Amino acid sequence: MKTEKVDKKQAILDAAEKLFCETGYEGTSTRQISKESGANMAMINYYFGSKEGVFIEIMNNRIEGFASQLKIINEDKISALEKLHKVIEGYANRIFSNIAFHKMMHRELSLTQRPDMYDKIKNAMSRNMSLLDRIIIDGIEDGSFGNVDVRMIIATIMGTLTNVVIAPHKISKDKAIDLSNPKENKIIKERVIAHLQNLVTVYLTSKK
Amino acid sequence: MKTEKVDKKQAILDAAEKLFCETGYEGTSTRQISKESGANMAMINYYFGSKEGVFIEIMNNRIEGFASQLKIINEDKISALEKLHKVIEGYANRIFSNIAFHKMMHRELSLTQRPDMYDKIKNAMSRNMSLLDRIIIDGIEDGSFGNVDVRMIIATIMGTLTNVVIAPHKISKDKAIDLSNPKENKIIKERVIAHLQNLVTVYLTSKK
DNA sequence: GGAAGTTAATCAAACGATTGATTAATTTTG
DNA sequence: CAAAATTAATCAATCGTTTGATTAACTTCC
Repeated sequence: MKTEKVDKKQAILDAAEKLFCETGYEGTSTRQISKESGANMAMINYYFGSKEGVFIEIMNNRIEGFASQLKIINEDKISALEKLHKVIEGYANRIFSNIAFHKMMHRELSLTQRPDMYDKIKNAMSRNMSLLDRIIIDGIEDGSFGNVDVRMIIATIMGTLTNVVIAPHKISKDKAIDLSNPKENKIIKERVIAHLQNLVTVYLTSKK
Repeated sequence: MKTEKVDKKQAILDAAEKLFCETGYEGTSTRQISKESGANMAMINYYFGSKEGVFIEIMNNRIEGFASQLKIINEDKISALEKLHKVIEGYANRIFSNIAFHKMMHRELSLTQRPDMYDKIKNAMSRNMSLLDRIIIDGIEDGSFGNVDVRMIIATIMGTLTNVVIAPHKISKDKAIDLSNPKENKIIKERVIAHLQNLVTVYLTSKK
């Protein structure tokens, strides 16, 4: 007989993440989290100390997974342009398979009321930006790329990806894109990857 | 003696917009709005019916101002590329002089809990997207531009602008960009305009 | 090996504080 | 004086958190 041991602690984290993504931090009550997770209300404070404790734990877990992924790319013995293509692909894959969380992260980024969380997200993003920074500068120095505004290129890469998953896009008249549909998700993801790779190739190698 | 007639109704709108931008809709209480505006709490309901009424009025006022600006551009007798440059400039100017509101709009866009507001914002953005759409397609058809992924170009233009004003950017080590400083705001705005105009020029005319 | 002790997990109920909203009375205005 | 604007006081509802009690699963000890 299967014991069906669903860890209540994890259930709370899962429910809270879902609700925070959908209705925001202040828009989600501990009672909702309790109901959605099947755990008693007191368990939230028992395990995490507070509602904010739950939020912090979610963000920490996610951001940890973020950091430990892209660092290998820069050590490959490939050209700057190929590195850039790989980073775009890796970044797109991460965002497109965690859209709800990515939205939540951006929402938190636009608020001034949790400065510590803002800093944490900022630092996590900074790591990605530094990596991009290094690759592009290396490319400029070794003559692969023309002399461009590095920070703005980074804003374009990250901004394009974020815009595609957050802003509403129509696929045709009256038919909006649904990224929660795996098929559409894959199609759009590959489309934005192709677009960005093409864009940086043309732009960065145009004025050598 | 100056009568100092500060309309209470407008004072509420101003205070509420400031607070909604800073701490979000659910994160702002009617008592905060009351205190910040100097109006009695009951005045909020007296004038706007409810807290949400205040929010809707703010969004409606702003979005109205949004729509009535860009439509003339497309009638100018200039090339598709020049139109595109103008739109980038106009869009950047609007965003950079309404950063707080732009953040609030994007925050609202990432929530699912106020569908009517979501639709309103979506429609307002759609107008801008349609304009861009038209210009780029015209350019492709008259041979000015190569055959590109139009929707993705739009995502790049809008995404880049949004990323610059929302995501944290460093100007140097330990020194973050402060867009509320008019001087820095102007410098960064002109930098992103130059970048985007350059980018679309190079990219769109590269594979004719 | 079984009674006694210890622990983490879970619960219903209640806590004080705060929420958005409303009332009824008062002041200001035209 | 009537209408509009403004006020303090109050409302029920909900908020995040805490409480004291109970359960079930292990240890410890004789």
